[in-house]
Amino acid sequence: MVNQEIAEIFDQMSRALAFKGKDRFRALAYERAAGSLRGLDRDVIGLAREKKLKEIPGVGHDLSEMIEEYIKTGHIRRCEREMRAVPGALIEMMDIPGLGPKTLGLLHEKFRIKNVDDLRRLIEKGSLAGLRGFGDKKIENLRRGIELYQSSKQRRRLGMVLPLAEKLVDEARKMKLVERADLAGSIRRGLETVGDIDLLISSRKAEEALREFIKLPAIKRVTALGGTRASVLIEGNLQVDVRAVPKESYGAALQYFTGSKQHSVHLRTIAQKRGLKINEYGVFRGDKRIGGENEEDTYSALGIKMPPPELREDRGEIEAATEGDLPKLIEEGDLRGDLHTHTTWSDGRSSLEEMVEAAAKLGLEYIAITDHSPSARIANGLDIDRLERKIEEVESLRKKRGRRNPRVLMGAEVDILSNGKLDYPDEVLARLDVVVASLHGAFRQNKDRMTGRLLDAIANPYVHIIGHPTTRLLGSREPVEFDFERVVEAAAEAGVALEVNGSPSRLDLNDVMARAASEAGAPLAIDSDAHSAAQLEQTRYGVIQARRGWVEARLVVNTWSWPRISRWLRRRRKAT
DNA sequence: GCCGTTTTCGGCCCGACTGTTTTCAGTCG
Repeated sequence: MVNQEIAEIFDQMSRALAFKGKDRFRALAYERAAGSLRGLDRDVIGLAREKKLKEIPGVGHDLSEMIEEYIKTGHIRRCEREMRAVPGALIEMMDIPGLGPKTLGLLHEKFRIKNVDDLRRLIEKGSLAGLRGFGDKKIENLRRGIELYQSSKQRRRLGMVLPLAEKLVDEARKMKLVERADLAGSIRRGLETVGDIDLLISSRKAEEALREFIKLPAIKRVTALGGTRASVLIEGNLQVDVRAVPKESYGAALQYFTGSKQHSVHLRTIAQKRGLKINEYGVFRGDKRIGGENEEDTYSALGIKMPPPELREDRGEIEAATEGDLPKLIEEGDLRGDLHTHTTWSDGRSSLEEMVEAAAKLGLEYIAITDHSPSARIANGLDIDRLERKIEEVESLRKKRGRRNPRVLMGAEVDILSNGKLDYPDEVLARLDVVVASLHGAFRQNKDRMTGRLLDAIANPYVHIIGHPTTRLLGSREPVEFDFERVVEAAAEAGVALEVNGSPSRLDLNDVMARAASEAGAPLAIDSDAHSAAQLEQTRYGVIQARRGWVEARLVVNTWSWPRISRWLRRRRKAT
């Protein structure tokens, strides 16, 4: 998406400016604009056409011209000129912990280093020793920083980190010196990937509590320890930052450390305008604390309602909270069923019966079993003969279970073939309760063909859901290119649901797209895409992403009661 | 570079920790 490409350029530009060290506020301006672009739920191309680019927060005269230039030419000459002066690898090196623009600038100037290897050689040869400002510890920290950077460059998926983080919170809550403990930071906001775990505790003896915390068995190494803060590494070199604050500041600290940075900056400017000051210790009028023990009163002291953590990206939630206009976000408990699951019939690891039993334990009212269609050969897709036999098994299971929940729906995840046709003929689709249509191959067709395939699938009256619409895999496959606005429009028109796939490596649609879809009135389905019984709980991550996308339950089809969703499942078939 | 019921110029969020300093700069979140 063009938005992301431009955001990337602005980010690089910001870091290049920080490296040059001339005007940090200019660097900040680029950073802010990049953040706005990332969270935008509309394509900048459309905004440019309507001359509305300046409505994007942080985008003014110059940056709007740059965006226009990029749309026209694919380049931004001013940025390219500025960035040419800074080797690209240097900009990346700012990700090394402990290495910021100043140190990097100094090393570049003195030793002409161009990349990580240069820096490592410098350290190994001992060339840094004796340099002003470079003591033994700083050099050792740089060496470790490089190590850490290379072993954990990639951000981890939320689905991998969240369970570990929740275990740590539990451990912390068990500690005698700890009164309260909560996750903060990006993990609390539910970002699809996170770089570290932020943990907040309250204690009357902060320093002691931290000293006790760092002794937990999960902690492998301590990288920093002070009176209010500790940084440690747990398994997989995952960094955990723990802060300890007194009880009366807990809410303010939770707000502060949850962020996002942009959200907090916005809050502080509001505080300033009202003659208040907000920091991690509370909200203050002069020296008097007027809020901060709980998160709600921290916000209400500023005169606004508390937005759920998932919304705190400065994407309009502060304005909405000020006007008392926050959405009522979907919650995990709103889900009544799962419409996309696999079994041993195709590439799942649990049997049909095991899946249904697990769904019963989770309290689901209905579950669709949607194994792959024949083109998905590696996934052991079902040809029509095997599909027939599976239908029989589903029917006998239904008889056996009687009226116990969940209702078992016969379904399939059907490939959308390269020509836009579906992988089963219509008369076969007609026998299925639930049809999820998904792209599984031929991802590199041009944008028009891709759009066409999705529109064809939506037009098919037997299709209920478009599965993982962009097919992206976090950290390994880019989303396919298609005209998202047209697809959303068609889905809204036809009443076909777009999936928010809960698999931690997919999360597809993502937050921003889910928001655009729901604003356009397209139905959504939050599914697990489970390939084993345990994975049925993956819908949790789908819900988190949907919440980040401002999604309310009413648009999510699998929050609907059985009578309602069964009408929806059959509605386009009555005519045929 | 952005932005404005205190401002179209002059601000731009705030504090902790570390390491190397003898009073503070750099980094981080």
